Amino acid sequence: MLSSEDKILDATRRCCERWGIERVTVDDIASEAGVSRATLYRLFPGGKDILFEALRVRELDEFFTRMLTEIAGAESFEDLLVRTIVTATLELRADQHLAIMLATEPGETLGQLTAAGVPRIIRVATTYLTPLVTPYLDDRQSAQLIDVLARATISYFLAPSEHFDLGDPLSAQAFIRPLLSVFHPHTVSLNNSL
Amino acid sequence: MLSSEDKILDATRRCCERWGIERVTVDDIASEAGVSRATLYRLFPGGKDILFEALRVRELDEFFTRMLTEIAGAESFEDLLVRTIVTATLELRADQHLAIMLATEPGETLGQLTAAGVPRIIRVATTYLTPLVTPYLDDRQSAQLIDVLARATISYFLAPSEHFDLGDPLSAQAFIRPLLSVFHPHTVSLNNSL
DNA sequence: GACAGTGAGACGGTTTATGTCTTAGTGTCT
DNA sequence: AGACACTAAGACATAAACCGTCTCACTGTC
Repeated sequence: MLSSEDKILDATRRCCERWGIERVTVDDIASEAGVSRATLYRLFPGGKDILFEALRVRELDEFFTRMLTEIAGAESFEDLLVRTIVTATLELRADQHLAIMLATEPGETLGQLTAAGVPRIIRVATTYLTPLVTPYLDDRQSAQLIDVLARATISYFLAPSEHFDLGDPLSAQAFIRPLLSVFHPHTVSLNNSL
Repeated sequence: MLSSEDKILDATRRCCERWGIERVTVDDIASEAGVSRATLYRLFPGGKDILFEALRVRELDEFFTRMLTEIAGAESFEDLLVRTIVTATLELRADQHLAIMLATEPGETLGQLTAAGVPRIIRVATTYLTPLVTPYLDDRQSAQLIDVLARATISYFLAPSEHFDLGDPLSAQAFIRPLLSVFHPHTVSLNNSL
């Protein structure tokens, strides 16, 4: 049995796919969730804005949770980074909800991926990924690297390049190599052959 | 250069694909059409309802106009009927707008295809097709036949059967044969072998 | 029986949409 | 030039929808 919170957030997702972010009303979401308006406001005081905010937080958490299971077995620093951006890229490409929102509400969705939403994305990415990176880098370097990789992954997802395909491990490796020498020069100092 | 009417109806179609029939506003349609609200109300007095009504009329007209060119060269009564239902079926299947509306507004769209909208469909179908059928049947029989075929075409489009594929000429022929003996017994009286 | 969680729905305030109307601008025809 | 048809822009009052809050009654649990 799903919690009321989850039922409401699921309904929010379905509704904004169906009617668009501006067009959706709280009543739509409540009845789609099979929940009264009173309950919705009790669980998410503030209405629509807080609701979308909570939805974005949840989806971001789910995104990185799924990702962690995929990149768990990394055998080296390079392997870890490659798996990270490949997995993230493939997951972005497979995201049905994201595809719909990009098609129907490009403005808002792009904003969440490239401008307004970026700080949150970086923050959550840092929270989830730092523990995996700290064996190789200090905290400051970890944060910088995750920042760069997150932005790159998003950019290459939104606007594929003819030079790199970050969904392909080999291409991702070629992309990662030169970064490695910057962030972790001790182990791969002379390998930056792009 | 499109007339303002056509620009508005085109905009109506795009808007109700995007936002759904209930959610669309007259302002949306007017600005999508690049036309002022005043103009819209002058050309379509009554607002949204009249607009959708006019759109349905136009699409139905276009549907049968396109169809007439396809079934023009029929060489026999049977050939005419087969071409009619095959062409109609293929056209329905290829209709992007219809597919979107069926996916996003199934209630309203199905209503237009099966209940509320059927009388109009039958009426328009009769208007367009009767001239082609009258060489073979009297008016009353023509109307009855068109009524039956229209309903059958819609039903087999919405719910494909394992016995007939009305998009396939041979299968459509097998479907038509027994009807022929009912409606036009003079020429094919002993051919009703299903 | 206390209690937490919920559905139904009333309420006042605000926003949005509607349909009508006026005004001013544009291009065409005579 | 002047009459004409058509239009965009937007003001306006009315109507509808939505919002956020609140109360009350119901249900299951401890």
